[in-house]
Amino acid sequence: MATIRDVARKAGVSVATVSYVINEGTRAVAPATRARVLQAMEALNYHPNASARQLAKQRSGAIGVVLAGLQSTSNFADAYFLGYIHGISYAAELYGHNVVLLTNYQGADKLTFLRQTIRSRLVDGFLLIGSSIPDEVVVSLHREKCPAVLIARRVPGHTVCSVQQDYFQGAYEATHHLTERGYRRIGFLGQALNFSYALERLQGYQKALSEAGLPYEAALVKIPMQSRDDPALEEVRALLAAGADALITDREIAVLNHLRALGVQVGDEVALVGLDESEAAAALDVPLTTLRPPKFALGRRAVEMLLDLIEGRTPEPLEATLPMELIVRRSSPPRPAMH
Amino acid sequence: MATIRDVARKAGVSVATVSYVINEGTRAVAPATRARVLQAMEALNYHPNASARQLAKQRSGAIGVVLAGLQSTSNFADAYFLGYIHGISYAAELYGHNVVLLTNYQGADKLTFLRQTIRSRLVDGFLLIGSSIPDEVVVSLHREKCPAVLIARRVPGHTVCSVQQDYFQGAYEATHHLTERGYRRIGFLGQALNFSYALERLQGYQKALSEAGLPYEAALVKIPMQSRDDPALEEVRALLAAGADALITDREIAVLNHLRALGVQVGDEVALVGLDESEAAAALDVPLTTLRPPKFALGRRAVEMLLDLIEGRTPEPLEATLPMELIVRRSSPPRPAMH
DNA sequence: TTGTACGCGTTATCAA
DNA sequence: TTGATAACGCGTACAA
Repeated sequence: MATIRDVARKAGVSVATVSYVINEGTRAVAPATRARVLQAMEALNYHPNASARQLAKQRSGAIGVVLAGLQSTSNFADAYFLGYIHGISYAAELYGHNVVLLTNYQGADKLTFLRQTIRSRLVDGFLLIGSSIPDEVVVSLHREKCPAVLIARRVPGHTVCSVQQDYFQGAYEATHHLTERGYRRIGFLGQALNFSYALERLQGYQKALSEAGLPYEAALVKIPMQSRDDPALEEVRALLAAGADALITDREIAVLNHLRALGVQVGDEVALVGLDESEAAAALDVPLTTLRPPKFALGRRAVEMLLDLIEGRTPEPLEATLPMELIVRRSSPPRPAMH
Repeated sequence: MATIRDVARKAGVSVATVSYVINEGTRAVAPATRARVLQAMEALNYHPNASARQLAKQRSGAIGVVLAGLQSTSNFADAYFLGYIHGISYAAELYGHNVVLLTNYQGADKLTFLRQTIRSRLVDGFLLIGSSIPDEVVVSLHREKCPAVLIARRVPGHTVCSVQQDYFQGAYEATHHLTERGYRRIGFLGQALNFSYALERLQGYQKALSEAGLPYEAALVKIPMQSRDDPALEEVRALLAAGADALITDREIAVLNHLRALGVQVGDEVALVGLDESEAAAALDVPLTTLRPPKFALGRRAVEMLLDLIEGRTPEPLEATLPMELIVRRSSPPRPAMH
């Protein structure tokens, strides 16, 4: 394999000059010299050795993507993180970086694993997707000035670089959409408020209600005291009994099934809007109106922030929030004039 | 940052000795020396520089995963390749390699892009998922002895390393499942035979029929002359008219919709088995019996074959085929005794 | 059993 | 504008 020295010899210049030709802009090179060098590179089919460049630069030029369920397999089953990866790989290429997938199936201690990865300069920084890296680990990395950006997550009490969808705006849009379409009794099935996004959603819902001049009715809101997976059938039944003509929930599939089990025609009798776009939402026999998280944009933004950190700049803002988009489908038609 | 020299100095040995301690097994090191070295590494919080290792080894220790729609976005929308990635990342970690995502959104010439990537030693070899890299490019790489393994694909007329699901066995299992459950008139909706898998599926179907003592009836088989996306409603209607009590197809969602449009109760009146597991198959209101491609296993096997190639071994066999698994769901119940 | 020296590309320095 | 050189950090063939 041809080396930079071979090229230099062939072009009759020094290795430095060849290097400055390769790395345009570092030092001016006379056009004639430059042409000779390029020609020599071509003739020798020369390609700079990536490892040598990384070594000399003290940079790997790579971004490490740490997948949520580091050692579990579950995250590969549902593809929630694919959209992020798309944005990440797109932006990484745009800015001349590579993307390395970091897994830890072996289950090594997470902090040790990440520290080792960054210290060995395998990657220049991390993108942490999802929630499987404990807060303490994130905080430790942050303290050690390890470049890292959290995706779809924050660490309460610490200002760690992160990108996140706008839960407040999303719930607001969803609710607003329903009030605009004539719904008056909008039920809300939320999560326990120990996660910040649960509260933000509730507040978005409240704001849209009050803007529409609708009262906030406790009977129309179901929020569990403790985190749970899906809402219970009973909760849905109670909302219907309270006269709900529409439901908003982040567990749209489960609620849809509950509604079916209760014999309710979704869309015709009761509108349903999902806050947490499940991939299947569009393919169901009643396509669901849902929020779409801006995953591509989040991934892209996360890369930009990470590159800022890597280059020693401070991203602005440190915690980025991007708006969600409401995808209107058949589960929330304009409300018939009377019921 | 501590270097290998610092460690050597601290431990009172040469850098070579430190290196041989790090790379266990390369050369024997006296236990006492070894202990001193390890202690020095610990004390200095030393981590070998990945780039320097790669450079010295003339190996990147990384596998490049070339995603199908290199510059399109579509592949990120449907997650068909995620299962492969899972198997790939699992096996890569197992064998001490990294996974680099290779995209080419910018749309550089594919062959140039791949050649450059391999020659720069950014990765030691490629895994090519899906079909967006043209056959000629694959053949060129193969001729240039570039380590590469095709996933879910072959190049007709050339023996390029590849892994693939067993379409024949899959269609056989699917058909056999139906004959065993008492179905006698099994309709087959296939693809144009210019793709090898289309023929293999048809043959699997035929074998299962003949094993069950059922005749092959042309009226029960719909194969278009030219490739098309989804089967037409008319094709489904014709199969029903021919008395089909079950349907087998690789476009299960489309056929399901057609059956619905024709007012047929899937499962109760006509069984439906899919050959090309769509992610949604399980979530539908009539969960579909489908084949599950062994994506994890294929990804893993592909890595093993690629590492063989990288190490100069010859994978055996060069074209690997892994069995599919039939997931029985509600769309193919045991057939009622009479119709 | 251990040490020495070389190779890779970038970049800073000094000289021409 | 260009050249010469050294350092960066590791693995490993070869010498001792």
